Amino acid sequence: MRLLLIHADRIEYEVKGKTKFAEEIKESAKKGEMDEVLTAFISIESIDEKNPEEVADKAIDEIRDVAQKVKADNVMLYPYAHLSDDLGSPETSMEILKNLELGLKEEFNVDRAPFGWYKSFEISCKGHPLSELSRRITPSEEKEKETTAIEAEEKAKSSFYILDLNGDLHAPETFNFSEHKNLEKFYIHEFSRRRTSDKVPPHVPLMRREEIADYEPASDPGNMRYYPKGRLIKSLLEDYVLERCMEDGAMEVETPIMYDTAHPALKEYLKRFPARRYEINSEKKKLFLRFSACFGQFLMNKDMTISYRNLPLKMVEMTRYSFRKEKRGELTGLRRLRSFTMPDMHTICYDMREAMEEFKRQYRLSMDLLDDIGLKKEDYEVAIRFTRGFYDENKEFIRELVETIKKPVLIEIWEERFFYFVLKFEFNFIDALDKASALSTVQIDVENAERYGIKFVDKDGSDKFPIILHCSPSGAIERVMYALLEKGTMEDIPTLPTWLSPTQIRIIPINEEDLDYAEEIYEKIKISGIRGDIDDRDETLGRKIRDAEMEWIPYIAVIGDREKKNRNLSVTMRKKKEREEINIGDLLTIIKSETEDLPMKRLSLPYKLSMRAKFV
RNA sequence: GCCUCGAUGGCUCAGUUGGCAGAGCGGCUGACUUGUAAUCAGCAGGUCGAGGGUUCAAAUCCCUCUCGAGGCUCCA
Repeated sequence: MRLLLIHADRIEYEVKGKTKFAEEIKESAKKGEMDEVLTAFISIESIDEKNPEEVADKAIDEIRDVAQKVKADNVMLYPYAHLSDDLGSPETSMEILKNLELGLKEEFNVDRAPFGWYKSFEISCKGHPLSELSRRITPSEEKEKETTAIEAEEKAKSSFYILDLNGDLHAPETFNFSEHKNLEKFYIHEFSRRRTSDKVPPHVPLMRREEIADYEPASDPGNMRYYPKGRLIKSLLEDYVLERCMEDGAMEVETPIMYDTAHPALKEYLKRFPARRYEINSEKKKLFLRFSACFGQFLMNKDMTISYRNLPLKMVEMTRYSFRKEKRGELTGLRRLRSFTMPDMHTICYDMREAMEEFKRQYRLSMDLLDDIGLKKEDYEVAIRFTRGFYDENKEFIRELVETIKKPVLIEIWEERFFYFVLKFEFNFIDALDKASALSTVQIDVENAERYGIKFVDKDGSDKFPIILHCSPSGAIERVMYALLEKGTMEDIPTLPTWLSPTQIRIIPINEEDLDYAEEIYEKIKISGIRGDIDDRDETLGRKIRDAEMEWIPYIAVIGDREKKNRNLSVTMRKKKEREEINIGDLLTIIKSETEDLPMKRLSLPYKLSMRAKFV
């Protein structure tokens, strides 16, 4: 509905003739006039047909609101088709107009000009700032779409338990959390889903100060910019996670980031994230941006010829990006974004038995991979969620998962399956403000093979539907960065794993004359593929050390006359919290052993600090 | 979407009762040549988010709008 609101000293009208939609009116309604009046010119549009009652209610609120502000006691409702080029049906329009009249009658003197007549009118607008306003009112868009997923979730009755190392299931209320503080925080986070904290998460100022990532005001909220250091860390993580998946047998693929909303196979799946899509209106199609690589890979799988001999069959994509239009207030720093980079791996399995084997394997893979990234099992809590039916048949299997992580886990049991999976786990990071967010996750999907028509040929030549695993072994890469930064803020001496440190060795010459030696050392570092840089700025030693410490640089090498003479370095080892006299060869060996088998990339900034511009 | 808070130099922020727009950091220039977490001095830098109103006078009070942050909810 389009509204044009005019606060007028006076309006008067007179009907001149019928259109073919004209409503029946009494002789007395053929003329009308009002003084000190808020006149609402109204066009009802086709989109309003979706929910005429809601539109009428909203319009009543709007008109009432304005009328109160301008202190008008009289309201003239004036049907006026010329505000829109996409009009609703006359029937709906009449219905809405009558509702408006009824709804406003209690508080105002209301007159309604007849619908469907040619009319002449005269109006004198007051001309103050609020005297002319236009408004557009539309029915809330996602009303229908949302229902399925949300109703399903509400219907899904679930109960929480703690499963300990002995395989005993405890009610959380009676479980002794004293040795498992983080698990308790996680449970509270999951169960109560309610905490208030008006603090900015510590990683937010940190990501800016360290020139890692930042908000980009010119984009949509939740779309970040990454500075060279941030891009380097992110890129290393992306490479690493992808490499581990491929090592585990996954084939890397690439799929489109946008899809047609009208595609039949996608329709149902879209309900998973109701009202959370970024939409793009192309000429004829209504496209949406992917929120994972599921569609892309499933559509590819559907067209493949897959034999039982090819199973388990894995595909992976580092989705840069996946998009979810989260509500504005849900977005926070790097924890929750609207565009994010997520590794998405799918495994096509012969049957449930094979799916469970793979599930276990990917559970271990996720643990192992987070460990290399610098997130130890003390840093996250495990949730395993499944249906009652699955548990009754697979108690031992669940117990093994607990044994693998060697600590109690949170269990959620659903009375019935309400979505596409029967079993999932997540590793949840607990941050400095006691908030939990999911990192790694694997789900066993029993529904999508059939929905997408993904089949394999079995030994006997018959087509079968496989079971499909969804796996994000690290979770979103940005979220991994958030976890690393948050973890740092909880420690006395925060560190990043050496392989992820933007600068691995900082060389600090004491005097200008030491620059030659600094360059010589730098060359050796560079040749060995390690990231080193030189603080050649005209600053005091104390200042240079401080800046290096604030950057969490794992090895800070000071060189002066002494070191030059002894051909060695005075190195502050951040992790060991001590200083050592060491020669460059030995230092490189130490760093190599720490970064073995992990991705290496060159320095992302000029190696001389005097050459570096400031980003923040 | 709802609630709360905010927007002043590149960054972080101060600005009293409405009365000449400030500081620290960063930048630039110069001095200093330093031994393990901030050397000193000088200079430059502002349409106080936008529009309107009140007033002799608005960063400050009022209205509208825009943008941002946190929370609720949700998730990778």
